[in-house]
Amino acid sequence: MTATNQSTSGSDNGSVTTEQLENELTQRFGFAHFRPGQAPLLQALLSGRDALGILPTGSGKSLLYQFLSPHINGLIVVVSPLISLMADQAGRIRRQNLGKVAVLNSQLTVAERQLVLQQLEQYRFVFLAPETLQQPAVQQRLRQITVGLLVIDEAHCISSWGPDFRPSYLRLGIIRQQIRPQRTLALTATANRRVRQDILKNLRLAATTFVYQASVDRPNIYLRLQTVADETSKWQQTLMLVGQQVPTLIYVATRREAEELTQRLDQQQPGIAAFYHAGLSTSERNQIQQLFLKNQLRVVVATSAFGMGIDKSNLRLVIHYQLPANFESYLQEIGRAGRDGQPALAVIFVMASDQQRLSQRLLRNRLTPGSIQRFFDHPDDPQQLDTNQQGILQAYRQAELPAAQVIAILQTTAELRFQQWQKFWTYLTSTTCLRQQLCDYFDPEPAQLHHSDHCCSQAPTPSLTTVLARLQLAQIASAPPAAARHLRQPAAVLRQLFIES
DNA sequence: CGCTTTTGCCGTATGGCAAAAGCGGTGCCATACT
Repeated sequence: MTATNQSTSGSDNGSVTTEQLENELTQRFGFAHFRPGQAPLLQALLSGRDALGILPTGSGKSLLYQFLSPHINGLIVVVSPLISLMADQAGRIRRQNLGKVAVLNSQLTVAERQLVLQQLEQYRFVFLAPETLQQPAVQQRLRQITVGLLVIDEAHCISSWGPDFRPSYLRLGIIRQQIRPQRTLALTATANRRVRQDILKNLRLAATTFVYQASVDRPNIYLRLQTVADETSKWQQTLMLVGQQVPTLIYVATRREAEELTQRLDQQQPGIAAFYHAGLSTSERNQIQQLFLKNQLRVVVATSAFGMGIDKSNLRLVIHYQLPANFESYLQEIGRAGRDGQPALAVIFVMASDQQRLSQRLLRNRLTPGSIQRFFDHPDDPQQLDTNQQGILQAYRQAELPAAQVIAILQTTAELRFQQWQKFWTYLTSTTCLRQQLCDYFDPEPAQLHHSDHCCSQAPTPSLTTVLARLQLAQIASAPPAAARHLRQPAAVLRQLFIES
C-alpha cells in the first residue's frame, strides 16, 4: 500500500511533495487532507507515469482527474460504463466550474454529436462509453488532438464484462495505443491480483505502471454469514431484518425473484418495498432510485442491475437473499452500505441447496464450441442464440478473430466463472472469518482487520437478534452532514458496540 | 448437467403417469417504427 519507484526523470513535476498537493487540495476543493491513495496516484501521474488505482467505493476517485486538469495539456477523456455515471460526473464538474465538459453518447442527436466532435479541442473533459470509443469517427478525431489523460473508470469491467458481455472493453488497449494519451489512469474499487493483471494487459500498460491498492476492508460494515435450513427460515429472518425500519437493499438472483419477494413484503407492510431490475424502463428505474435516495422508499429488492453509480450514504442494511456469483460482486454489493461511515450490517443467507442450483446455472446456456464454429462458418444460420450471444459473436467476428481463438476465450471465461463461484462457495461454507477471507482475496498484503463475530472462534457466535440489538441501526441519524463522510473512526464506534465491557 | 415443474393424455376419478419444458444477470449502440 505504499508508493514505490518514484520517477526520477522525464518530468518537471516529478518532485512535487504531498504537502504541496494538499495545499492545492485545500485551495481548490476545500478538503484538508487526501483520502488514502489519492496523493501517491497524483504524484505518479504528475511525474508522467500511467497508473492503476484500486480505491474503495466513495473514496474520491473522480477527484483525481478533476485535480489533474490544470496540470495537464490536452483533453481529459473519461471512459465510463454507464450513461448515468457519465451524466453524474459531468454534472458535478459543471457545478464546480472545473472546465468545459461534454458527454458523447446516444442520448445526443446526430447533429449534437457531430458538433461536439468538431469542437472537441474546446472541451476540458469528455465522457464516453467504450462502444463510442470504437467508432472510427471518434477515434480519428481523438488521434488528431492531444489527449492529456485517458481515464478508465470502473476498470474491472474490462475483466468482468469484456469477454462475454461488452466486448468493446477488450479493445480499449488497441484504441489507447492509437490515440496515444500522455497518461492513462485506470480506476476501480474491486480488483484482485488476476483482475489487476487483466486490466494492465488489456489496456496494454507497461510494467512500470504505478499501482496503488488500498485495503478493501470496510470496518464499519458488520459482515454476517447466516446459514439457513430452508426458504421458510430465510423468509422469517428477512422479515425480522426488514422490521428494523432502516434503509435496506435486498439482492436476489433473478428478476422474477425480485418481483415475487417485493410482493410478499408488500403483503406484510404495504408500500415499503419496490423491485429494481433491468427489465424496468429507465424512467421507472430513476423514479425508484430517487425515492430510495430521498428515504421515501425503505426497501429495494434488486438484481445486480442496482448499484453502480448509486450513491446513497445512509444504507444501513444489505441482505443477500440469494448468493452473488463471486467475491467481486459480493464486495461491490455490500460496499454500498454505510458510506456515511456509520455502522451497517451485511447479511448473506446461505442454504445447502444453493450450491447445486447455482453451479447448474453457470453450466447452462453456454456457447458451445460447436455453435461458435457454426456462427463463424454460417453467420446467417439462425441458431438458438439469444441477442446477447449473437452480439458477442458478431463483435468478435468484426474484430477479425479466428473462430478457434474465440472458442478459447469464451471457454476460458466460462471456466473462470465456474472456478470463481466454487471458490466463493468454499469460503461461504468454511468456518473462518469472512472479512479475513475477503482481505486475503483482494489485498496484496495483510491489512489490519476489524473482526466481526464470524471470525472470532473464541467467543460463541451471537444470534442475529443479539447483533441487531447491539447495532441499533435504527438509532443512527438518517441524513448525516457531508463532513461525516470523512469520519475516520468507525473502528472506534464498532469497538464500543461489539467488544463491550 | 440433472432436478423440479408443467403439460398432455388417459378417459371420466379430480387422480396417475410419462414426457417435455424450464432453468441469470449485468448495457452500450444502431435502426426502424409511430
